Amino acid sequence: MPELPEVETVKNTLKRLILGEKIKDVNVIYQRIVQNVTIEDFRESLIGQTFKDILRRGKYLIFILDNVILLSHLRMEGKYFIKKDEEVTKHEHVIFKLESNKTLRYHDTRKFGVMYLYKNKNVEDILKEAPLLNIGYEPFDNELTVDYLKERLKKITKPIKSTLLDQSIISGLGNIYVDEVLFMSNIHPLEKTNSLSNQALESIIINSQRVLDKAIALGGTTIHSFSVDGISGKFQNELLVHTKDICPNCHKKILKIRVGGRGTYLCEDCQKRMGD
DNA sequence: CGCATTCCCTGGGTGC
DNA sequence: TGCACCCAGGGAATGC
Repeated sequence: MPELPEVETVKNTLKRLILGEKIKDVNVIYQRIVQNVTIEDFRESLIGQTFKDILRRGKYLIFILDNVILLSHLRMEGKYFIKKDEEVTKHEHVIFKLESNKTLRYHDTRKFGVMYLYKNKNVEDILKEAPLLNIGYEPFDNELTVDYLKERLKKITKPIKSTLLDQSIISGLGNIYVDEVLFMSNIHPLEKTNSLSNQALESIIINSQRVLDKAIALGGTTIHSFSVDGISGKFQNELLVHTKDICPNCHKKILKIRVGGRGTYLCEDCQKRMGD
C-alpha cells in the first residue's frame, strides 16, 4: 500500500522512464478511475501531450504535460508499468500508448485509485482546489512545528493514530508508518490527540522524518504490493512494530488492535497510555 | 462542528 | 475442489 515513500519511489522511477515521451492514444477501461472529466475529454486532452515533469504532493502523483496536468492517487494497490504494445491484462485500467511504441499502464487490483485531469492550469492553481486543497504539510516541511501541531490538534479528542492518518493535518503517513512513528515515539495509538505533550509532538515530528527518510532511501515498503515495472522497496525489513510479533525493545508480545477500523500494532509496555 | 461508520473493490485466507 | 464467508484499507460520503 503506497504511502509517501512508495509514491516518491514511483515518481522517481517514472521520471527516468517516461519524461519526454509523447502520448499517442489513451484507453480508459475502468471508467470510475477518472473523477473530474468525461472519458472523452480525458482522452482527447491527453493525446498529443508530452510528459514534462512528475511531482508529488503527499501521496498524489502530479504528471505535468504540455497543457494539461494529470493527478493520480494510487490508494491501496495502484501501480504503473511500462510495457510493449502487448495484450492488456486483467487489472490494467488505463493504458497510455506512447509514440515510442511503449505503453504506460495503470494497474490496480482493487480499483480504489483515482485520476483527475486539469486543462490549462498550472500547479499553483490545482493546489488551491480539491482534492489537493486540504493536503497538510509533510513531515519534512519547515512549517510543521510543535506550535503548529499544538494549535491544529487542540480540539481533537479522537485517538492520535486516527489523527495522524488524516492527510489534512500531516500528509504522507499511512497505516504502516503511523504505527512505526507511534512506536518510536513511545505513544499509545489510542492516546487522545489533544492530551499529547509538546515533547510527544516533537517526537512525532522527528520520528516521522526519520522513518520516511529511511523508507525513501530503501525504496519504500513492500508488504502487499507496490511497484513500477516490478521495482519494490526494502523497508519492510526495517519495520519495528507493524506486522511484528515480538517487540524489538522489550521482547514482549506485540498487540494487534483496531483503531478507527485500521489494523494497529503496538507494544503495551513501550507505548503506555498517559491520560484520558 | 467532531467523530464513528459505511462504502467502494477484489484476492487471499478460512472453514466446511 | 467448490463454495460461502470474512478481511485488508485511503479517503469520501453519510449519519448522529
